[in-house]
Amino acid sequence: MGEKDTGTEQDILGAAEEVFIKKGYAATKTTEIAKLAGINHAMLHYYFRTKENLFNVVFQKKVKLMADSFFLVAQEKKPFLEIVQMTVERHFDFIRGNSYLAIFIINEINSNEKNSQVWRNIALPIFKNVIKTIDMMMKVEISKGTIRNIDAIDFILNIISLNIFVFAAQPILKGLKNVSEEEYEKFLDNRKKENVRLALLALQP
Amino acid sequence: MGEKDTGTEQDILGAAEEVFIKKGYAATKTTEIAKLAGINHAMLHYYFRTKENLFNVVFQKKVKLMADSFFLVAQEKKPFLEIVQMTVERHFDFIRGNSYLAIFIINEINSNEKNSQVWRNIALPIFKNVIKTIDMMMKVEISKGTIRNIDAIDFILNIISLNIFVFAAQPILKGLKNVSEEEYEKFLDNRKKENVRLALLALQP
DNA sequence: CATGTAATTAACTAAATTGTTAAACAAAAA
DNA sequence: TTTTTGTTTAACAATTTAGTTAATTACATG
Repeated sequence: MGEKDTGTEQDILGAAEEVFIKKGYAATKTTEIAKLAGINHAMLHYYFRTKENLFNVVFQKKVKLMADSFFLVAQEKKPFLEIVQMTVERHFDFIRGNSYLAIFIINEINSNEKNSQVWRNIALPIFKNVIKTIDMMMKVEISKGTIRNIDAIDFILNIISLNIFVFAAQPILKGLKNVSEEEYEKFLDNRKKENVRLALLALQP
Repeated sequence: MGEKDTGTEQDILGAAEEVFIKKGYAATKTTEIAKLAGINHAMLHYYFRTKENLFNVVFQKKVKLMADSFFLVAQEKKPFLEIVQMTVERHFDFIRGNSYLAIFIINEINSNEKNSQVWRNIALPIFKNVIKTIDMMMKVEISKGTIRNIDAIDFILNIISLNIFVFAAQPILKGLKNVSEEEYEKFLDNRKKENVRLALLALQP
């Protein structure tokens, strides 16, 4: 044990992540990964045996990353509405920094039952836990009358929907707004505020 | 002129829509389309010459459908907030009836610049027009003080985000809720109401 | 019915793509 | 140094897939 990953293995993985996430499984050619990693393409098979194998390594890693990205905050001892704000903002920032990730995962889950299974095994437990935590916090607030009686899943779904879609539809939006990179970033900043606002509004009694 | 489409041509198109939308361009094999259409696969090339050609026909048709799905309502002479409600509901119903469509289009746009171009040519003009109409109506309401000063694009983006994501993430949600088909449909009905509510809330002064 | 045109089929080609293998090479252990 | 083990390479094999073609059938028109 303790075998540290070789340089080449990491190179392959890094390149695979990049190409798979950008193009999806079907459109990705192993030769392209090899080329990007700067290695002979036999090496790819030497380390990972098959394309599917390599994909699974990448996919599982990314599913975990995605699942963890949500609601790490829930622990902190702050007022609930402040926690909500922080959570939305952090999630938004994460998606912003990984703008291809969400659509990649959603797409692979939609187009392959095996990937759905991977999601269920890795992400679902994490998510269920998150929902449980949020749900408990919400129940307290509801009983205090500070927020309205809304289902935790619906609440979380609002946030994820609003945060992810801006980036999933990025090419569309850029075509629509047709502004400079700088101004587009400002639009995103504003979008983050909007999403926080809406998430909080949705809780109003 | 006036050549009505032959039966086979329609069969191919129908099958192509089904497979392309479900699997995306790269994962689709022309042989599968031919098989589903119940024809010799040479016919596919006879009528459409290339896979790309066939895809473009499908894609353009669907992009137009998607673009038109939004805000056909804007004409009617009703109070603004009622128009908003109807619009959100109709859009939700459309997405519900075409649940693979949105993610298909988003994905193809993200993974191919040519498809981005198609979107720009077909959907953008329609969308810009819709935004203009909404924007005008909103400006009137804003001056009356009935809604807050919010950008039309942001407002529309809220609606589309909320409506589309539930269906894009359908396999995830079904795994999460893990209820009967019937109960899941009820969840969606409730979701529609929630989205209307949120869209209206976002407008509150 | 004859003749020309369009639709259909089966067999084929060319290229791409995943995966294998045997041999060369490098590095560490004996 | 020799041996052993793991890494890398180039060449190859097998399969899949888009696209073609030439021959056949169906169909309409004179």
